[in-house]
Amino acid sequence: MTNFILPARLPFNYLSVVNSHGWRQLAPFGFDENTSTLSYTFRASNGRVMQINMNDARTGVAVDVKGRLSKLEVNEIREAITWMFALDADYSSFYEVARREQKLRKAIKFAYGRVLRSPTLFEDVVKTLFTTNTLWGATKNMTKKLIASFGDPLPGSDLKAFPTPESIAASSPEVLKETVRVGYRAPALHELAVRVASGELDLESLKQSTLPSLELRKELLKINGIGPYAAANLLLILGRSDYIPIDSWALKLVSYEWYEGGPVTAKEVERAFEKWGMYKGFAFWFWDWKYTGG
DNA sequence: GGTAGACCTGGACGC
DNA sequence: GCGTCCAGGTCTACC
Repeated sequence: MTNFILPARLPFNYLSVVNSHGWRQLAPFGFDENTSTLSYTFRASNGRVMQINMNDARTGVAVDVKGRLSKLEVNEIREAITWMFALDADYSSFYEVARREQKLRKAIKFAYGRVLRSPTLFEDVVKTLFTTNTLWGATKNMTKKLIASFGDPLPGSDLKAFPTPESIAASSPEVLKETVRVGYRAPALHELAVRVASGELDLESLKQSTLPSLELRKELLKINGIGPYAAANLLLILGRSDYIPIDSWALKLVSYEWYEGGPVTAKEVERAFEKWGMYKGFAFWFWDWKYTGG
């Protein structure tokens, strides 16, 4: 067993990150409600697949991995978890702004701002593609089937790692449609995998991009299947808060917050959060909404 | 720049 | 068990 603690820039709240959105429900993540352990089936660059267990260490993340790891593997795991939990991110300027608004008090109290990420942006783009024009149950199914069909197995278990771009690229849109049930998304998924695998599209470099959000958004919108909602979602994952991921749920939230459940368009959502400027995405995401579903 | 319609899957519902 | 309807963003064609 290899275990260590990765410290976070404070303030940090482990569960706020884990629960920041639905990602923890998507394979190869797993979450144990009783112990609050977040697990992830990780594939190192040398092809070794291992199960990482993460838990709350108050000021950081406690990490457990079964078996002896090489120095290279430990470094890759450290790097992956630092990215997944945005451990070195600084949200103090957002909190300064949030102090003015009662509906954002919880953001300060629970150190909101970090959004749980997958180790690679490729995985997050694929998962975001799977959230478009479908229900959450189908998103979970598509992710599960993609992993079952193309992921490398964790020895001695039924678990598999998220597939590499190469393994998906080696397939075909027809197979993706039939076996992963991604429907009309199949050509977009396959094209993305081919572009990343061939090196034509360096998605991972966008993690460290210093491009203005507007330019970064343009890059994301060039990906087939990624429209305004998906791009805004990915920008938030990348720590950019300038755009709001406006889907049908967002319209519902804003409708019940300010329009008594009446019809609302994307323009009203934009207008409601306009004053938050570069923090409008965070303000929307971490708003203390009246409507909670049902 | 705005809008209508097609694209698929899977769940709900009625029979 | 089968058929129908509906929800859910993106893309393309058209105005």
